[in-house]
Amino acid sequence: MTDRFIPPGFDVMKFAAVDVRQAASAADIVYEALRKAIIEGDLAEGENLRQDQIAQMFNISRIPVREALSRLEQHGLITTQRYKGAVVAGLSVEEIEEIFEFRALIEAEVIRLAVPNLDRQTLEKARRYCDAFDRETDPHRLGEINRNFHYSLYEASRRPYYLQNVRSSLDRIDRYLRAQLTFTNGVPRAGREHEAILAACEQGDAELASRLTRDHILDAGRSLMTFLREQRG
Amino acid sequence: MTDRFIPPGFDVMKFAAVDVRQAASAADIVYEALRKAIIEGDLAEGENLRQDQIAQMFNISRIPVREALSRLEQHGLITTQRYKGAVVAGLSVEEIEEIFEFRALIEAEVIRLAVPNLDRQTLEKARRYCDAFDRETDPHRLGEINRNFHYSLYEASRRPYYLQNVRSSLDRIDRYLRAQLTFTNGVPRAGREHEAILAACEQGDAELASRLTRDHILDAGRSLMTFLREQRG
DNA sequence: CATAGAAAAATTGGATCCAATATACAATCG
DNA sequence: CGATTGTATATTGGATCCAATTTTTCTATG
Repeated sequence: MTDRFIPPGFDVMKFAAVDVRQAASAADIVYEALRKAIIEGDLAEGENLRQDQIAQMFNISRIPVREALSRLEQHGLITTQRYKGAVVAGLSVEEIEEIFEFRALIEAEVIRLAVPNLDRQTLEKARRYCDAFDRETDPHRLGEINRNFHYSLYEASRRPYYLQNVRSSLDRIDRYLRAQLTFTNGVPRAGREHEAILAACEQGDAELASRLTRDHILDAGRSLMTFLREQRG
Repeated sequence: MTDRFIPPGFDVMKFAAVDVRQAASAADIVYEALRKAIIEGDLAEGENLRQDQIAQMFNISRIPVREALSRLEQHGLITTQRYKGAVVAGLSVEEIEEIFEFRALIEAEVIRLAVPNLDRQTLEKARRYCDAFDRETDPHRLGEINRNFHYSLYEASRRPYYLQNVRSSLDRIDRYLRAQLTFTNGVPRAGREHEAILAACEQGDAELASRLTRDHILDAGRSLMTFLREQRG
């Protein structure tokens, strides 16, 4: 493998560490890179994604780029029109509200299923993420730590299909959450809510953890709505 | 458009009716055809999907076939291994159980959200599907009518993201449901449960409709489990 | 100068060809 | 005779080229 797959700002080694069993295809690499760029908000909504331009960034042909774009479309991160190309998907306020509603439903269920399976090690890991969240200021890392905190608990549910849907729905709205964290200061509140969720988990109270998770997501959704409404006018 | 895109058993017009705004690409057509074949059980789990073979069936090159396969993999309908090819995904009993649990959760919520929006026209349409289900004997058409019955009610929820997830999760297990309907006779029971759900909707009782939908899905899941356990040994 | 229409450029969708890898099978060695 | 290695074949991943379509630019005309 030469350096031809390494565009500026993409950490190949990080990806390789995720899946050592088999080398990633070019399409995999492009997919992961674009997904990351979209959910972190580095690619603004509505931005054109030209196949040729992306191919040149990675020093590959358009074939794997098209495959990556096709996958991104399936996940709702971009929209494409025949012969016109792909743009980063923009979500209406109604669509964002619906996704928060959906997340509240399934993540509340996932945490309920997870609590009985939580062991000390997992709780300690979650505690570290929870503390790190309070100390962090960089919005990208905040988003990452937020994910890790919730996922570390959710994984104990042993429900891979649920988790896949959690990830997919969070992917769609993550950039809006991060934008909000950058401009407003919702971090202290989110931190307190994380603290309460973790406490409920430590006490083995599945119903409480579930209710708090639900409220945590709906709170974040509501404050994002007010932020977006004034931002969009 | 010549007839070169029409393999035996694929209804192009049905697809065209779905999206008249723009002609379907070859990849779209292959994707829909394979999706249909998998969810209806015409392609058995574990079956190899050779790119070249599929391309010849449609008289196209392998490029759009690969795009279709990539999309199918994103939806969990096939699994692929680099340089080894794709096979129709098989689900373990645990995976099937998890998907039924997931469906029960979100479909119960969807029907709860739908009930307040149901109008007479929609209820009449659902009634027709409900009656047609009882009279039908062909398992493929039963599967189709079952979908239509539930969807006709769900659509009133006005939650496109929920509905997308309903469809995606049902896609994964539909072939097992249809196999069960073919071999056992769960139709009368399912018919009675549809009747009860529809009655609750007609009375505007969202909570009851939600509870009945949840039970309907969990019942179907349980009876499928016992069927699969004895079938698989 | 504004605008309709045509030509040119840009862009995507698809076909064909080549490279990389896996599988099947025969030849070889213990 | 069984295991192993080498070779041929099959199959997938990717590059390059061509066709279809859209977008842009240029030009003629009022």
